[in-house]
Amino acid sequence: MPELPEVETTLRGISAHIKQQTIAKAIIRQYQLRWPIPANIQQLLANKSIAKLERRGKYILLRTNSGTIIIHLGMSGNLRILTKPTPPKRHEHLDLIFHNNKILRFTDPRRFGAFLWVEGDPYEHPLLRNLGVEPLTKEFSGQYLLSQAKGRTIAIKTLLMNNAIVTGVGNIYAAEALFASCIYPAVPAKSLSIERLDKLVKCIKLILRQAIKRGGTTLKDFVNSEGKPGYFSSQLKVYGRNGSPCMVCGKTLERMLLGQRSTVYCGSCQR
DNA sequence: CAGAATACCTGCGGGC
DNA sequence: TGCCCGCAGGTATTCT
Repeated sequence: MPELPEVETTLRGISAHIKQQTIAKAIIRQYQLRWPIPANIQQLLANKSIAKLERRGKYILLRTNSGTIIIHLGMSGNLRILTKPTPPKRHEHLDLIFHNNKILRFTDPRRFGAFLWVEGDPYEHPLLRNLGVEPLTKEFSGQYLLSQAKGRTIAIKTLLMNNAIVTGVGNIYAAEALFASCIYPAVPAKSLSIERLDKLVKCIKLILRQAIKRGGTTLKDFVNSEGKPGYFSSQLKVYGRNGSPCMVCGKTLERMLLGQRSTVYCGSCQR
């Protein structure tokens, strides 16, 4: 999916168009996403005003004064702003039409995404309650990772992709950060020293920030709020490059499966 | 409890 | 051209 940089790009893109704006109408063409969109969502959302937009991990929160829309882009989702009515194409499941005539359109071919409504504190929602730290905060440190890795034999890459530990790091950025920090992706989490975890954390933060700067990574589906792709793809050093030469040492990059996820790495640079 | 496997859904590229 | 297989940015749920 959209990982953290793509979600952040989306949030920044839609924010100016719908902040403080009031929903005139919600049109739902497909209710069956990861979880069903609430059947009465039209009534729930009519005349609600978006007070604040937030990101938590890979979730986007649209806060109104009486409840919050929780959006997840799943594996293939995107949110775009349309400035005039446009006939929906296949997989364009939902429109929020605002009084300023802007339209927020949710598209998601694989339907792994979510569009939910919650009253009360959204951070207490079951999907958000147990999320780990935000990777771009100082809470996310080598020391923190060390404490989470203690006693765990799980591969470091799988640990990084566990959203209960740190949110927003998915398959692309986990692979890239492990390459940048010269860590073998399958190494048991508990075996890494604080020095190596410090390095890993620095690399994760750097890569996520660079990816946000470039508007995220587009492999296939991801487009920003204007329908344009992200430009971080050209910076990828291992993801999707199995069989190609390592950009550092020239050795052929290899692939393995970790937690059922494809993982590309350099057997020479990453130990 | 940790860790592994499974499930959800559609689309695409490769092999035959 | 068409069918079948494997694979794809996520993650909750079920199993061992």
